[in-house]
Amino acid sequence: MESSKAELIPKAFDSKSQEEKMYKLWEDSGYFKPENVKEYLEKSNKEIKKPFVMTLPPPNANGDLHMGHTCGYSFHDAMARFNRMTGHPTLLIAGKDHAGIQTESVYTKILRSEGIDKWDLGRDEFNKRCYEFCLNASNNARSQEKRIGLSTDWDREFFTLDPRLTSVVYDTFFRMLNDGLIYRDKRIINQCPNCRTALADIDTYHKELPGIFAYIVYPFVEEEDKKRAKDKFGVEGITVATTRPETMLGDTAVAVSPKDDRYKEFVGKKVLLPIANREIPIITDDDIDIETGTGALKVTPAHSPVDFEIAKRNNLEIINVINEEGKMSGNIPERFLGMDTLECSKALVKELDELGLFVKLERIKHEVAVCERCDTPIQPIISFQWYVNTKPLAQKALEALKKGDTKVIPDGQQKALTYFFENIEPWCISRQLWWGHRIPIWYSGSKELHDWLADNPGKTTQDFEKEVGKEAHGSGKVFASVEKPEVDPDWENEKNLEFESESDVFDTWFSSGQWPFSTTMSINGFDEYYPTDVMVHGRDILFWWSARMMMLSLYRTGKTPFHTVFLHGIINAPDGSKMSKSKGNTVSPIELFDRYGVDSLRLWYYSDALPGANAPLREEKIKGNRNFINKIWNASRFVLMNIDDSEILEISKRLAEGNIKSERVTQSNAHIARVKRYLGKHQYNLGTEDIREFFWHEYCDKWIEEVKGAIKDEKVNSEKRIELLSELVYLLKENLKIMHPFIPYITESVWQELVGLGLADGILMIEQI
RNA sequence: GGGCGAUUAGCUCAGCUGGUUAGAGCAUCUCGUUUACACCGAGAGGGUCGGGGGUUCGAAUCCCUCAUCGCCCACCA
Repeated sequence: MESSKAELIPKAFDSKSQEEKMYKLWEDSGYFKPENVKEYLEKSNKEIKKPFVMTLPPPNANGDLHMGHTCGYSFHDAMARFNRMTGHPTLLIAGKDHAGIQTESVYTKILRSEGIDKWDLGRDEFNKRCYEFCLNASNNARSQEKRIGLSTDWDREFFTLDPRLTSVVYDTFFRMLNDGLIYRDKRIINQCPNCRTALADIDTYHKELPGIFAYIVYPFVEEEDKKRAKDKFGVEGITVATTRPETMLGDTAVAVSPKDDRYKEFVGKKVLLPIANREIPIITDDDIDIETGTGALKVTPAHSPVDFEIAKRNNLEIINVINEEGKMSGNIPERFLGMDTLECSKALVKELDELGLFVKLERIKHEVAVCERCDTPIQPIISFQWYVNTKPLAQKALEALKKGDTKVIPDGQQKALTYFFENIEPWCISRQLWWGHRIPIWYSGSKELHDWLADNPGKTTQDFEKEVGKEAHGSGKVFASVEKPEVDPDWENEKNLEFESESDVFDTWFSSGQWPFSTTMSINGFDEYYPTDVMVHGRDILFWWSARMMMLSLYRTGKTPFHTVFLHGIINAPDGSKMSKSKGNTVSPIELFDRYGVDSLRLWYYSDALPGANAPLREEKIKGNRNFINKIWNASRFVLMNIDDSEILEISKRLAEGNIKSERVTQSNAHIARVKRYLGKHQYNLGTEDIREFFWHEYCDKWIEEVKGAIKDEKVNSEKRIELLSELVYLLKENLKIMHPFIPYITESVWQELVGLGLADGILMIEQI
């Protein structure tokens, strides 16, 4: 073999340095922008198809990417690159999420480590600093997104609290309010007494804790009832069982099952709630289980979700006895005021025992909802919240699914989504946090006044002043606007008019649910880029996110935001269990990148993290993929090494003529067409299997070996050598193209080696297949 | 309690609308180090496709049923 420039190519593929070089090449080329792709297609006389657009799930601004993020991005990028290479000006819009409670909690801790208390700082200052913190911290996540090869237009990246997005989000809110789709209503929320905030269900988890089950007698009011009860139950009242005795101070009924014969004769009678000394009725409710406890449930509407529902059905009074800090409060005997709930529970048990109304105490273990951040048991308390009436929105979404305007992969999840829309509940969109989009609402007078009036229908501001003992500085009406309103037509005394701003922020999903249109509305070309094409994320957030995006987008734009929802599999720990920080079994994708190269991990995602699957991490497989990547490198290197420098001109001439035909070319074309079909149908696993099988076992093991034998004794520049080597290079180039959407780094690296030798031009990323 | 899914080689999984000896990767075993790659090559072993019924000329593939597992939602006085 003659000496050749190609012999200088290193023996093994050095993934890390190539990744850096290739990403820079792509970014500098400008082809992450659809406008430039369009221009390229125009100039090279290629067909320009409609734009391909995806908005990407924004990761936390302040964190590292985990295996799930990089999994999703691998699929995003494969889709993007495939579409870019098939005539679609392609736009990926990335973002960073402000992530509500998570960031607030992280940043609060950082402040504390600097000796700063967030309450001292105040809301505005906290938010200002936290915003800065997020912008700085996003660099980390962004560099990791770049590492995986994500071909995103970084000039169009968004932070979810970007003012441009905020104005779209607010606008949606105003429209919905106008259309009567948003309203204020009372409900039970999860209060964390430690974090002093309300938590969404998703921010809590259930933990088995030791607890008590206390049996307490509520004596009847009428002597006659007492006597009958004494005969029947041995006590002069009805016995209830509870895990939380302290809540009895807020009881407003005792409920039994309508099918429960034991209590039938007492339904409608009254008992005297001990200690609080309030008369409360015995009622029936279908939700009561005869078997549990005594079959008689003490109903505390303000501090139990089930009881709250019962109260609503039966028009019961709702009495708050626990405040936001988990302390006893409200209209209760003074000696209990300010007590901790546990303390109060013990005090009550003691007093009840002295009154002879305490039957027994069982020690039990039970599941308690606790705060995900601090493990404090949550306190259900009642409060006013902002709601979206989701029913009509879900109806539209259902129609879109039915018509096929949006399709979910895998199929089974589409059924689940349909079921979700059919049984949708009102959506609570207010959160008691600082960090997020503040709800653009102003209360004339005060929030307290507004809620008091809502709570007391028919009463007036004068009644409020009299009964609450505070001055009213407005009508109590609500004004929707970003800026503080100037006047209230319903309030004559302009001088003492005051407005209180809503302190709550939106549920993160209310703003991220507008992601596909809030982002595309904030860049030039909304009409061109919306609706987007595919939404990719893990199936764990299907209801939280895609469902909301469908509803809000249909409402706001009249169009479904994407035609396909692609749900990739969930990456688990090697033993099949869920990865979680608390279990300490997480694996960093960045480490795997370093060890095996990005392409190797991408391939693993395509073959294992299929829609509908759970994929336990298999490092051996990633290693196997690394071997394949290296195989591509070496096969390419071998082909190039076999070409003498003096032959390059002739070979490149033949490549340019473009009429290389052979049985191998025919086979290769058939293979490429097949892989294109797989990519078109989102069958990445089959595509992956096919490129591996074909390149390794056909191109390398057979064709290269055949050609090797055939040219062994041929002289440099002989027709046979030129013909066979041209064919080999041609096949290599065609296969690099079809493999590029899956494994961009190795393929572009080889392509650039070809460019260096004069056997190819430009950038593989933009080649058309 | 409601919903969705899974059960195929030692492991992780493919197998489209039912049709030739059921596939891949990794692992295992044998052989091979002549200048692309040992992150290699040639070859081999390994599965009564969870159990039981049914439809069919024919079923891993469709239907019923049982068992086991997973995920999501709701709830737990």
